[in-house]
Amino acid sequence: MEIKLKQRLSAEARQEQIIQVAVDLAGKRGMQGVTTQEMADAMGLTQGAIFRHFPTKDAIWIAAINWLRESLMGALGVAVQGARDPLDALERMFHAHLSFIAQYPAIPRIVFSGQMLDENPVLRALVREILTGYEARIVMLLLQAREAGMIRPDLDEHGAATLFLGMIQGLVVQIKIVGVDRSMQEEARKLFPIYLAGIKGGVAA
Amino acid sequence: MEIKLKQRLSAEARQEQIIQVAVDLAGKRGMQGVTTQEMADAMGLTQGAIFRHFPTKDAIWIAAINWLRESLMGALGVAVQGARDPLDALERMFHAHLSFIAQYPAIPRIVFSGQMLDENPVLRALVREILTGYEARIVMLLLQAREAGMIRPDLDEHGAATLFLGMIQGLVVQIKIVGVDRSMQEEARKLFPIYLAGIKGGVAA
DNA sequence: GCCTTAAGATAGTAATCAGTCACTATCTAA
DNA sequence: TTAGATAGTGACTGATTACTATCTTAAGGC
Repeated sequence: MEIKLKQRLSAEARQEQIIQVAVDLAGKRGMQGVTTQEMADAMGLTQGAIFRHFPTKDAIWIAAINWLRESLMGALGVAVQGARDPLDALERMFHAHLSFIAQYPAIPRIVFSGQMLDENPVLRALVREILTGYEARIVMLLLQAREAGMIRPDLDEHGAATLFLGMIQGLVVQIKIVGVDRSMQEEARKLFPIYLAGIKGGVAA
Repeated sequence: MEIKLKQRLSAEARQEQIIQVAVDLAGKRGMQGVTTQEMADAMGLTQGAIFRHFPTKDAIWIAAINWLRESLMGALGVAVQGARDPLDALERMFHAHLSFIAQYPAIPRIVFSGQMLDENPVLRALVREILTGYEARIVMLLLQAREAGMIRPDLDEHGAATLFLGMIQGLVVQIKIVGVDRSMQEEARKLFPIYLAGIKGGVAA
């Protein structure tokens, strides 16, 4: 976060800055723990000024989640480009997602933020939309891989997609809570082959 | 939660009740969202009375997490008894854990409660202890399975343990957020074979 | 160099929260 | 029956919160 001294910004620029600050702080403390005062402090602004740009705090989170969704989907789209085959695409998505989380830890914190998602149906719908969209993407790649004969034909693709997402979540928990010694990228490289073997099953590598 | 009319409890009994209520409410709203007022209401008590039995709110969470840890470990211990082999034990643990989460949803909510774990080092240490203990248990089973020649010898057991925990987390997210149509148990039965294939690798089933 | 406009400051409000404290009601044991 | 112990009450405090008036001042077009 850079410090701007007495610089008055346009409404549009300030809105974007607020979203960035919200994403940044949510990555450190989770949505629940971030106050508008903290956001204002991070920008060298008074707390009341925030509400000139957003009607409510929840509106900030909605904007922040939308920003994250678009950024993540963009990153995944770029990662998949130039993939040799569906399974290679899957692996690229996996690593791209982990890189994104390393850069924006707000993502897992929002997915697991419990109460807020329970109470605000708009936020809940947004997060669900991201997850279902992501799952559909994985299922599509798995179906392509099946057609290409790269994975076993009896594979439950929805289960395999859940396992894919779980693999990412498991890694996040290992890093965030257990504080594993190996880096996330390093750990990830050990995990993916196990997953691959799982979905390939009897098919020769 | 049952309603007790004007029944005065011993300090010990009331403490246990507070822990139960805390676990119950944390499963519904997450640790962060539960207030001492809500706890008191659930027991037909005034809010101030809580603090005759616990010095601080965090002390309640510490007691609640300890209770959950012992209960979970007990359930896992029972589940593993009578397992035919290490991999069977792993599968029993998997299903027992999911059953436990279905009964006490507080567990995943606490693991992912972000801010509180960041700010309270005692809580954080407790949760980490649970996770590392659990991971050690899985690694042990995997090593036994390797010795028995049931899984591929080059398997990274720590990665496989992370994937095991991620499988559970992925299922929880699917149910809680996406609200998958299939039941968790049903979904679980589709997931585990994929995991098994992943760790068996080239070894014949 | 004004003058309008909109970003921001200042100083609130009402609600909610954990934790305190003096007191009261109830239980138990002699 | 009574006296001591203690679970529970009720009213409170101080801190924090999202959000809102009203005033101030900087920026940009003319």
